[in-house]
Amino acid sequence: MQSSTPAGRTGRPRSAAADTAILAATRAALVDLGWSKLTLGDVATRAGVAKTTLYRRWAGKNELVVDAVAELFDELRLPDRGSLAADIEGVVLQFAAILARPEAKSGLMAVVAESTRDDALRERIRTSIVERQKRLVLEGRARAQTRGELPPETDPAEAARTADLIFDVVAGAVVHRTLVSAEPADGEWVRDLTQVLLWGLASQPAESDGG
Amino acid sequence: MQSSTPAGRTGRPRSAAADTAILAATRAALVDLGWSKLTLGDVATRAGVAKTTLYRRWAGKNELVVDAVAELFDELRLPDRGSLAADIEGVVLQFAAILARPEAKSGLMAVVAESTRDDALRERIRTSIVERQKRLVLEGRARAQTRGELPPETDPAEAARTADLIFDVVAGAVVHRTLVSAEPADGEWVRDLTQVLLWGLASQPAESDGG
DNA sequence: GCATTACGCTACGGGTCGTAGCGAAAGCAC
DNA sequence: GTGCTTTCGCTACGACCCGTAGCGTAATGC
Repeated sequence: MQSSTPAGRTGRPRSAAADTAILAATRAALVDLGWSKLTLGDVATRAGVAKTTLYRRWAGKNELVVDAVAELFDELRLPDRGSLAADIEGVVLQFAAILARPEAKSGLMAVVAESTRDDALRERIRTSIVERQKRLVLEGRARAQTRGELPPETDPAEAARTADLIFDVVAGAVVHRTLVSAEPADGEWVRDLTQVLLWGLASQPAESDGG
Repeated sequence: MQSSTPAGRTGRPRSAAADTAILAATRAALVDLGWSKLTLGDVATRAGVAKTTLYRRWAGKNELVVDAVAELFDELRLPDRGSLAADIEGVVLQFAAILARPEAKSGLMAVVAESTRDDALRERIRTSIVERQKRLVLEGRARAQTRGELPPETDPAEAARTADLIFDVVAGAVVHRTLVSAEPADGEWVRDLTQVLLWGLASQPAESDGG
């Protein structure tokens, strides 16, 4: 979020209900209008607040949509399904379900596009959206190591590199499938993706044998 | 493109130079301003044409940027490097190099985001950008089959599904790495990605052993 | 009550949109 | 050359959205 009433503060506190209403109104506007036709005046009207109130809390459309979309990913969990394969399939299906929602589709890629020219925005996206997803990768690996499905890490740097790779592959594949190919990331597809991933990870860390 | 002087046509022909200038100006504006601050009036000025001329050829910002970005992918080739691994690494590095350019970064994801609410736009993106990339996957597989690196296809439907999966994984991973993680898809990363892919593809088509 | 901060509302200059209308330019048919 | 057709550059226009300033009011802590 952006402003949680600074504890030891005098004066009228900010309405927490307003934040909730604004973010919900933003998602509703994304569904109805999409990114480009979404206007802050319209969001304010939908939320039942004055336009000035909205501007006092968010710097602009980009920041507002990031926060509105970020809430969608709060529900992401890594349930223990007993095996690494099942864990991966479970979390990927959750991720796919979120991305299938129109407010996520139209909002997420738009702010990512804008973030290529705005470092502060990219950092905001990273901390409030991307980092939460990435954590699931690390948790999943740790759990698999506990189960004995994956060997313990030897080189920390190389382990981090692998985690980054896996994250980009999984998240990127689901996003591309959903938004570019415009086809559902359903159970069958996720099963295929998981299999490619697990087999691919079974390969030793390369390091040599170059082309 | 959008309009190539319809052969048997009377009247003053459209200036082909104007098309070129407009698309180049669009890319330049993407670099300088990004997607959201790009205005058609500014593009027209940069291209040295009247704003009305631009509107006579493109319906709006979305279509214009799609065409401008699509030209960036014209240079994508699949050079024969002798092995499937080398071929993959080569084409992925090309793809990464294009995505590293600021006009591609800011333009591509923006139109993809818009395409989630505009079927005609998605179709335009598909035919002029995505399909060209996908063809490389099919060519690469065919070449590997000729070399004997991959077995010939048995089930055509399953072969198509695998190609779609590979395409989403590769393109999605590179896009995610470049735009979301905001780190370069350099030689080392591409080597790791390729190894995961090749090992993953070595797995039999599943169908059983389900979670 | 008093200071302080948030809120709703109105109004504003500035910018972009997409289009209409006009005269001039560049082709083709004859 | 004379017409016909289409494109081009230019200007002007109403409509919309932006982001902010100003003001009076509401809600909290002291």
